[in-house]
Amino acid sequence: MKTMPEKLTLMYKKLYASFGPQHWWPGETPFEIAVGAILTQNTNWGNVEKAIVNLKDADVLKPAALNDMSHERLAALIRPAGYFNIKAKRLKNFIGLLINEYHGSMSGMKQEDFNSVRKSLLSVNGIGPETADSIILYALEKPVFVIDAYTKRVLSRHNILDHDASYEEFQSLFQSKLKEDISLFSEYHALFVRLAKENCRTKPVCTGCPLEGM
DNA sequence: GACCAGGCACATC
DNA sequence: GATGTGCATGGT
Repeated sequence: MKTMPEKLTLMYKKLYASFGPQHWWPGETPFEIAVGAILTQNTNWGNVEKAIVNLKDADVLKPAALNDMSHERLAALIRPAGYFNIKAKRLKNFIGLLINEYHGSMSGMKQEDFNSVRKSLLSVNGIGPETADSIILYALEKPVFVIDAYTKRVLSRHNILDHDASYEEFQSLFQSKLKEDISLFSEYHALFVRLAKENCRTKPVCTGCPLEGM
């Protein structure tokens, strides 16, 4: 019988052996990563990319430009990402925090300690635990394990945790059983997403799954 | 045409 | 605290 750290490490090794490094997050700057994290809420990444291209083409993928923009124009630009009205508000809320508390720069946010950044991100309407942790891990490069629907599905199917367990329960499982390591946390989460896109979408048990037999 | 996609807030019980 | 619902586009 394997211990939990062994199990989680083996799972990571199997995914990494099958898919290789994912080099996440797909974004060029910390600010772009944060914008992408908000836009991808319950949304296919391909649609998010279209929205980000629109922002880049309009030369407005920067805090001040988005802050000055009307709701209507921003919503129109991010339209392909879906939920465009609510996401336009969420982007504005995030940028409000960035400007008011961190001098409008992601590097200002990065200098803050982990606990206070997470707390202030979570205080923003429209930023929940997954979005906050994605920003903290991939844009601010601080070690936190990101939990998403895929992570919950894989772990519950492998009877490691109940699907209805809380975000914090899933997160503390990884964070207590694995070495605190930014590249490990980054790759592991990305590999769960890759696995889901690859073959574990609807079937309870996937044939040819890298995790088969675990 | 149905179903899904890297959530979150809010109403109601 | 648990459960249900609105938000919306684009690909399969």
